[in-house]
Amino acid sequence: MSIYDSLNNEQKQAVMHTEGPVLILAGAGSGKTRVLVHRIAYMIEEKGIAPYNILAITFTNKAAGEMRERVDNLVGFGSEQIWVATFHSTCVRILRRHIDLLGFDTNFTIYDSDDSKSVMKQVFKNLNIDNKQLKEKRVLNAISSAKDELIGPEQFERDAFGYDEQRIATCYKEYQEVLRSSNALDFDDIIFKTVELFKTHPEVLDNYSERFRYIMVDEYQDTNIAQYELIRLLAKKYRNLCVVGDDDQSIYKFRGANIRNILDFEQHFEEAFVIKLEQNYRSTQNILDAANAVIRNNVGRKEKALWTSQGEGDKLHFRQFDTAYEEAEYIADDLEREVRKAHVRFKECAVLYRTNAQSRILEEKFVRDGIPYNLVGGVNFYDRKEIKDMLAYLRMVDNARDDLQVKRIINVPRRGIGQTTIDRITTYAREHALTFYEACEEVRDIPSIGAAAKKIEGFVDMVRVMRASAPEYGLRGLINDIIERTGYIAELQASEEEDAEDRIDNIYELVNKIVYYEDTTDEPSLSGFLEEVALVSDLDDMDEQEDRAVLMTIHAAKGLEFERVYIAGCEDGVFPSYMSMMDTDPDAIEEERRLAYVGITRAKKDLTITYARCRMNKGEFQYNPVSRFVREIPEHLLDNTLPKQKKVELDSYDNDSYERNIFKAKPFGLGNGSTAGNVFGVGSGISSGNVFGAGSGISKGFGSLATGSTSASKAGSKNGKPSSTLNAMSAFSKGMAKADKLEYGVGDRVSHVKYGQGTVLDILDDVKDYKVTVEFDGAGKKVMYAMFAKLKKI
DNA sequence: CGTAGTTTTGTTTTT
DNA sequence: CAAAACTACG
Repeated sequence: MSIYDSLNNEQKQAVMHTEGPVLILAGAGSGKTRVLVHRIAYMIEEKGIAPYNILAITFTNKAAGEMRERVDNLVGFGSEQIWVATFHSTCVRILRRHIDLLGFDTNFTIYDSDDSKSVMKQVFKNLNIDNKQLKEKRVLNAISSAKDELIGPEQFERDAFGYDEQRIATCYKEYQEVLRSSNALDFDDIIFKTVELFKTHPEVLDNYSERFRYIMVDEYQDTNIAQYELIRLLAKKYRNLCVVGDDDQSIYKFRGANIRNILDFEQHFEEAFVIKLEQNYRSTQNILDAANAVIRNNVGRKEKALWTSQGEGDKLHFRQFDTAYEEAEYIADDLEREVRKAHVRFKECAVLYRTNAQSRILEEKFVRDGIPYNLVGGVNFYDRKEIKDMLAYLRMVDNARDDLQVKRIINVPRRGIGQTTIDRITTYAREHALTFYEACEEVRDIPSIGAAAKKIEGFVDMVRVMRASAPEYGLRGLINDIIERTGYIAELQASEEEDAEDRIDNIYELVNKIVYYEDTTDEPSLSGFLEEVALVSDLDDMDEQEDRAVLMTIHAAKGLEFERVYIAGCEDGVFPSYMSMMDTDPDAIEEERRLAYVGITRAKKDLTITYARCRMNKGEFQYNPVSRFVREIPEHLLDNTLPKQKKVELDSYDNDSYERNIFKAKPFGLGNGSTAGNVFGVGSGISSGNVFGAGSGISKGFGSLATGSTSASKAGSKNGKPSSTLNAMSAFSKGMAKADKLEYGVGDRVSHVKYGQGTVLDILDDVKDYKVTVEFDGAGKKVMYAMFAKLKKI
C-alpha cells in the first residue's frame, strides 16, 4: 500500500513522469492539486530528488498556501526547502537579491494600481498632456499590456504607430523614469524586470537554473508572455518543466493571459509528454453535462469531456425574476432555508456573479436576513483611505525615495500644506534633480514658498525622527509612533464624520496585522511586511473556519468548490457582458463562455441559476434577455422552463438589434423597495451567535449599525466591505495594553499635543480603552481613546 | 489654503 | 446610481 494507490491511472502517469517537459490538461475538479502534491512527494521519495531543487509556481497566494500545506503533510522530510510561491512573490524574492544589477536599490517599493495612477497623473503634468484628450487609464492599460508582452519603452516607441501611440510611448518612458527615481516597481515590472535580469545577466539565470531543476506551474492557461518567458528561461537548462492547466478555464485575457501558451505547449517543448485528466471528483453528472454543453460551443479548444462516477444528482435550478431585488431576496431566502433544513452549512455555499457591482443588492438582503457572509473582492482592506495613509507613512520610512507616499501624506492630517506648495516643491525637485523629500529638506532655498516653509520644516523634522527611531522601535513601535506623532487617530476622533469610528477600528486592525506579522515571521522587517501587503489579496486570507456564505465574482471563485452555488445575473448584457457582446473579436464571447464554464463547475451538488428581467445599471433600468449560456444548457437538465425567446431576442446575437432592447426608464417605485426596508444591526446576529459581516455602508439608513459594529467582536467595517481580512484578535490584547487606571480624572486639567489644554468632562470605561471626553479651551469638545490621546495632567 | 457643493463619468474581470 | 473630478467661495 502506498500513497500513490489512491490515484487513478492518468493521475499516476502524471505523477510518475518526472523527467522532461510534461503537460497535464486537467479538467475542472479532476484533482490537479492532488497530482501536483503527489508528484512532488514522488520526486523526493522515489526519485531521490532534493527538495531544494523543486519550484512550484501558482497564481494566487491562496493556491500557494494550500499547496504548501498539502506538501508539508505528504512529504515528511525537507518539505520546507521546496520553493512554493506565486509568480509575483518568486520574482520579488529574486529581485530583492539582484535588482541592483539593473540600477535599482534592493529595498524597492511595489506600487499598486492606485499608485500607478498617481504616477501617471504626475507624468501627464510633467509632459503637459491634457487628460481630456488622452486618458490616464488608457495609457496605463497600454503600458501594462506592453509589459505583459515584454515590450519595453524603447521598443514601444519604435513600433508606435500614429500620434496617440507616440504620445503613449512618451508617457511610457517618462512613467518608467518616475518609477526609477522613486525606486519603485509596478505589478507588471515585477515579472518584466526579472526576465530582464535573466536576459542581461546569464550568471544570475544560471544560478537559479541550477537551483530549480524541477519546475511546476499551476494554472498554466493564465500565463502571459512575460511569465512564459520567465519559465522558459528557467527551464531551458534542465528541461524538467511540468505545467498544469485547462484551456477551458482561461479567463484572464484582459490581464495578458495568452491561451496559446497552453495550446502550443507541445510545439514549444517538442518531446512533451501530454496527459489528460477528465475524471471529475467534484460535481454531479448533471452539473458536468451542463458545463460540457456550454463549453462545447467554443471553437479552438482541446477536446475533452468531463465525467464522473457519481450519480446524476439533482437537476439544475433555474429561477427568473422581474427585478434584481427579487433575485437577491430569493437567493438569500433560499440559502437560509437550505441551511435551516440542515442540507448544507453556510460556508459550503457561494453566490457568484459577473461584476462586483452586483454584490450590493445581495449584501443588503443578506444583512437583512442575518445571514453570515464573507464578501470577497470589491474594496480591499488595504485600499481604504486610512489604511493607505498609514501604509504611506510606513513606506516613506522604508524607502526614502518614494515621492508618491510623501506627497500623499505631507498634508494628512492637515498641516496647512496645499497644492500650490506641493507643486512648487515638485518643480524645484525636478530642476535640481532631487527627490521630492530632498527638496523638502532644502525648503528654505526654494523661492516663493514663503509662509509654508516653516510647515514643511516641521514635517521634515517629524520624518527625520521617525526614520531615526524606526530601527530600535520594531514595527509595532513604529506604527504606534506614527499614529501618535501625526495625531491621525486623534483627528479622526475629533471629527464629526459618521464613519470615523470604523476607520479608527480599521487602523487598529492594521496594527494587529503588523503585530501578528512581527510575532510570526522569522526575520520581520518593514520591507517584508509592506511586500506582503502589496502582494496579498482579500481572498488570500479568507478565514475558512467560520461558517459564512461567500459572495464573490466568478473570477475570484476559480480554483474553489462549494456544495451549493448560485450564479446570479445570468442575462445577456451582464453575463456575457455588454462589452464582450459588442466586441468584434469572437474570442471575447468565448472568454465569457469559459467564465460560465468555470462558474458552473464550482458546484458540487446544487447549482442555481438566476435571471432578472430588469436591473439597474449606471442609474438606468436595463431589460435584458436570458443569458445565451443558459440557453446552451439542455433543457432536460433544468428544473424550470426558460422564458420564450421573443422575436427580437432571437436576433439578439446580432449587436444592433440587441441595443434596441435596452431602454431608458424612469424609476417607478421599483427603486424604493431597495433602499427602504428595516435593516437591523449587527448586534442582532443570528441564533448561532456568529457575528456576520456587517455591511454598514449598504444603506444610508444605517446610522446606528455603524456604531454598533465597533463593539462587535468581529465587526465588518464601513462601506459594506465586511472584514474578511480582519482577525478577531484585538489591537489591545497585543502590542498595546489598556492602562489599568488613568493619571487624570473627571474635572482635571489636561493637555493634548494637538488641541492644547482642556478640562476632562467624562471618562467612560469601554472594553478596549477609556473613552475620554475633554472640553478643550481652543478646539471645543472632543471624545477620544486614552491610549492614543496621550493626555498629560497639568 | 480648505471645503462644500456641483458636474461629469463610468471597460467587467485582478496578480 | 455612485465615485471621482472640478469649481467657487470663505
